[in-house]
Amino acid sequence: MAAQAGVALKTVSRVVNGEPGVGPGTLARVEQAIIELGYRRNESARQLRSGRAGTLAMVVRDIADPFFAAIGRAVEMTAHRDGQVVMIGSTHEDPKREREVALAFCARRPDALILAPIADSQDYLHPEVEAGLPVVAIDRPAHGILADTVLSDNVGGIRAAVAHLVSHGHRRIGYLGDDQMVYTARERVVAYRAALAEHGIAGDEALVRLAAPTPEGIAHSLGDLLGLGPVPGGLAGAGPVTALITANNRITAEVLRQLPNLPRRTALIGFDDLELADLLVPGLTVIAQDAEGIGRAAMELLDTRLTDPRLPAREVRIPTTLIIRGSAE
Amino acid sequence: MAAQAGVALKTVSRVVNGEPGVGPGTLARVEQAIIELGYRRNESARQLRSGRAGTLAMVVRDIADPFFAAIGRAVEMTAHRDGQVVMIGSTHEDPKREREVALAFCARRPDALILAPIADSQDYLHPEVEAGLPVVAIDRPAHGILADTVLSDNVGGIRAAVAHLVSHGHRRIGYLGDDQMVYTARERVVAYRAALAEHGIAGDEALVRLAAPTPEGIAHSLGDLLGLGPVPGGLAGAGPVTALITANNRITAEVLRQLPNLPRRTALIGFDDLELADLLVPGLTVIAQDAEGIGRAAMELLDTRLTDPRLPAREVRIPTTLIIRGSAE
DNA sequence: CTGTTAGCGCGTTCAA
DNA sequence: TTGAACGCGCTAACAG
Repeated sequence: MAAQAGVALKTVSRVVNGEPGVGPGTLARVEQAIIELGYRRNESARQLRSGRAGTLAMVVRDIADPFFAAIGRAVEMTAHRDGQVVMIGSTHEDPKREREVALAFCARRPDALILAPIADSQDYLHPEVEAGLPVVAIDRPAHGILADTVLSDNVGGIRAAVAHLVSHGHRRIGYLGDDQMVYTARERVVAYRAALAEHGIAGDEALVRLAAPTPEGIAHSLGDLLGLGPVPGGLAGAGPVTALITANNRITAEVLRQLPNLPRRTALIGFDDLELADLLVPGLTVIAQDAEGIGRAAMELLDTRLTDPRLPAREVRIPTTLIIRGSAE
Repeated sequence: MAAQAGVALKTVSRVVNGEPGVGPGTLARVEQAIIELGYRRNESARQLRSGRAGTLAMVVRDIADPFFAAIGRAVEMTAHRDGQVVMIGSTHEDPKREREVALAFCARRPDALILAPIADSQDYLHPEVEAGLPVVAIDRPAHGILADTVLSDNVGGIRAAVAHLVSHGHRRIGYLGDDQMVYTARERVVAYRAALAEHGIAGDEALVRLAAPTPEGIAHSLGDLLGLGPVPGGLAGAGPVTALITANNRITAEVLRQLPNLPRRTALIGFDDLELADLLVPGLTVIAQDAEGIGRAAMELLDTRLTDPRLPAREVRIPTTLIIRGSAE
């Protein structure tokens, strides 16, 4: 310890923390010693003693997914401004891994946890929440614990997409959605059905495909909806769809890869923006989520909860934007 | 403390760590108490005592940049396997911020630091390195400290790109590079000149533009190189380029946005792969970096250094891949 | 203005 | 098989 350099322990602490009450002579001596010994305060020890961590934990599906990477970026920006650092980890859609990663983070006693839930329940976090850990769920709600929630306005996004297609004369609008285990997938397909009804279009479940996006599955669905290949029934009378909504970026990307091989030009709107989407011909019209807004909203919820830890669970919806680029005319 | 539930302090420690030497009766009682009280071991306190952190720090230009996000993903996968968590932060190309973020991480005493340098020197890390912190520089070398380094094979990538263009008959190959302050930008343009020479093509510096990528700057450069607009001199005699190499993804994206507005079809190869690059028409031929390989190599360097901390500084080059999609015929 | 004492939650050492 | 004491590096609460 730098106390070797003249003075006593606590004085070093004072200098390091910029506390008042240190004589100019001692201050200079201590600073000198700090430089010479390359002293750096140990934040872990400080945390152990003082209680505050200066650390935020964030668990998402995949830190390389552009959506979550953008949320992480916004969170890190705010955290850095407040002098906090961010621990981040991926679940890779594995409930067991969500639990492992979240608990590994909690063992470091972060100030808060931001979590994109994938497991059915987050009750494994009960002791932590009970002990005062603020949790914010993003993208999907958490279950089994008290947590604030930040979600995209899935309903508004789908409504805008359907309205746009209808205004361009489309009435047979197909829908490729994800596995209904996924919360957002459920919200979105419900919104699709409701939006059709709003425009007086009778829903035709033969136009709706809901499954985890595999290339084969999507090829099959596209063949059906566009009226190619062997039609298993249902579409024969009404004819193929003229427009398609793809309910997340994985589905959209796969459809884009397969569409050029298909004869008919079909209108397309994807949920989630994609890099270079404006450079496709025609440009891809998308429902864009506001990742930065989600990240910032999460930080704001944490901020207010810091002020009053006994707040009830709150839910924030972040607006989506329909970006019109031409693929849905 | 769970010692309330029958036994004494140390026994709890033994149970939590799975150490032998606990009677079955006490073990059951302690486990019961652990569940009831929701006890979780405090990893920070453990670290303070034992020295090992179980934490990795990673500082990159931007965690939302697909290249660094993919590296982070690979790092996090390996770290999780080894029971470590990852702190991550962005420099946003600000040397001051690099220093702030890196030192904030170091204050938490991580087991290692992975850093994409942006400042001219990392000598601010001298005390940490002296104290035994292993540092791995990625994307660019570090300066002023001992650090292992993982770099992409920029030279090989550019050579392959030039060879591909030459084999398709191109001899007037333009080059849009980044600001020469950037290490990779310097390596790449040198490789471009060398590759041309290998093919017996006299370099023409009028075909080379090196500047931070702004839309205006790139529009200006494109106008020059493609023989449009007012030619300030130099190109008049030799005519426009027939092919273009764009030296990073930001330049590539901006060129792609502007190219459709230009009359001539120009061959194009970009450094860095882009999402949806295969869906453009024609598909974009790129020099792809192996982000996952970079992340894994960094972790391997750390692993070996853990075994022998007194290793000299090592440098690893990760191969790049020319992905041919049609834009460079 | 400066120093002393105590203890954050844990693991290590040694004794019971 | 179990426990008491000590210290990791730091800060809070008091002295001097």
